[in-house]
Amino acid sequence: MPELPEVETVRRVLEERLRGLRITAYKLGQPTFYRRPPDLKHLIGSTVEFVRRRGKYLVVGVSGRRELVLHLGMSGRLAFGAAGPHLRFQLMLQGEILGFHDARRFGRVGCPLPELGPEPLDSCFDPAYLHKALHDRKAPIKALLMDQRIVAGIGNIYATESLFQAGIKPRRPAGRLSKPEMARLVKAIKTVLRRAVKLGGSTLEDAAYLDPLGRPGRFQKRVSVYGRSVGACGHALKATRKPISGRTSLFCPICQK
DNA sequence: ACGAGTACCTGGCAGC
DNA sequence: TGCTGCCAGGTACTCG
Repeated sequence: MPELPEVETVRRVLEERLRGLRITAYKLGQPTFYRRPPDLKHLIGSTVEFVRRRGKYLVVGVSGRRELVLHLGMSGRLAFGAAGPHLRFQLMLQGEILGFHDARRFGRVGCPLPELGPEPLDSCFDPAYLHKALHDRKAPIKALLMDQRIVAGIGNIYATESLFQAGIKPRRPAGRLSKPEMARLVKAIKTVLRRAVKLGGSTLEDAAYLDPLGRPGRFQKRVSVYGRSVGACGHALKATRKPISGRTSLFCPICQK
């Protein structure tokens, strides 16, 4: 389940490895993967100039101001070389092949970049912004943290961790958070994400996230709540009875108010 | 406009 | 042992 820290880790590897290489061809896998098979002919012959990240999206910028947008979905994985299971897409470059593997097929290649909220690690994502975005909303805070139009790049793992860190129950109506709580939440999100980026993201037991060089993340060892039965606080964790945004949610009934 | 719910998809695992 | 069925979740969709 790649979220911001995992995608950022992938971005760094790709930029290092692909920058300056010319795209020579591409190959689409089974058509069932694509809602509409993307036409990427215009990329052929251009050179990779940078790889940027926007939320959970990867954007490969090539010469001539063209771009290739990728989304890893929840099981998508990029790897060098054409070998591997569930190969959906291949990008051939000078002396390099980038393969997109995706068992669950939630990933996207060549899609448009949608409208997204601010990057959580940008300075414009601050308590004033969050207050403005949430003060009139009644949905659970966790659902809105995972809403990519409010803030980009946060999914179940990092929403869960951030809310624990900030001491806020995931079901709380977003608009009822106090200003100090919003400030705490912003701080928690930034702290959790920075730390996760530093550790190369999270590789959970079932969802085998690996970077394009096959390396796992190390943040899972530092997780406080997600996937645990006892929190970092030492208390037994609880799962919300009803899912939030269709997702199960773990929290500490003592530390989170 | 908002909030809730569901479809998409398949590997892995619990339970029988 | 082998089967069934449920769960995981990012995004896009529908419905009220």
